[in-house]
Amino acid sequence: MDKVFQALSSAPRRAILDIVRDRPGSSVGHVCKFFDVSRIAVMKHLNVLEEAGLLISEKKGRTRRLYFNSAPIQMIHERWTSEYSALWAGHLTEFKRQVEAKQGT
Amino acid sequence: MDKVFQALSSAPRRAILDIVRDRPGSSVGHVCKFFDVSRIAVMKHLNVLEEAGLLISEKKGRTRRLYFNSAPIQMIHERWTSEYSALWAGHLTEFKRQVEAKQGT
DNA sequence: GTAATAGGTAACCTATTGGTTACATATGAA
DNA sequence: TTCATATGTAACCAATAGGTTACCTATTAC
Repeated sequence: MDKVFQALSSAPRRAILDIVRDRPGSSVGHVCKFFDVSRIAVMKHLNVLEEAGLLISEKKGRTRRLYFNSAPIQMIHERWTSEYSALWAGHLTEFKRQVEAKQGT
Repeated sequence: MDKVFQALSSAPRRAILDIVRDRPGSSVGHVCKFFDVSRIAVMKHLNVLEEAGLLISEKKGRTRRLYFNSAPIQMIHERWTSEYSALWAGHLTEFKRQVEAKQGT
């Protein structure tokens, strides 16, 4: 979960997600066209996104095809709307119970 | 938005949000009781959360009272369910249009 | 086979993050 | 007033992030 938030905390990386979602199977070079930084910098972003599970890549010949994977976002979204909408409503969370158990409050 | 994601990308910080939500008006010292790191380290986390707008603090006497602010999370949640659920559905995003305009595609 | 192309790896640099200790400030209590 | 308490600030340090250039590898095209 940390990795997903971390990956999403960068605007260029969120932009990459949009690019790839818009054109599934995008190559590294295609993504690079949208940024002014070096290809290596873009590749590092791609790796961060892939490590977070937000991108999936498939090597086809000499090109790498990129695909957006919504699973981690959906997972967070669900956790979001369960855990945090509970927060908004002021309900107890599992964490709170753990904390209370630890503290003996 | 970057700051909110960045703030949420750390498990201890997410835990702090739960602690403060659970006990609105928590002091810095109270939050510290749940962690093994130094008070200063905790305060740095608190500052990150406050800069992201996820915490609001009010100085009362010599103690700082902390409050959870759900607004940034709600904002992201909305953007989430609009922008990213659109992504899941395969719709165009504003970013895509910008990108196409820039590229002339 | 040779050259151009697409991508990957290594080494390096700077800024940021996340932690520390030491010290300073302000307020509540005795 | 004096002391303990709660928080804040400064200076420092190691690890990570995000960028660079230079070079390597693999595949397609001629």
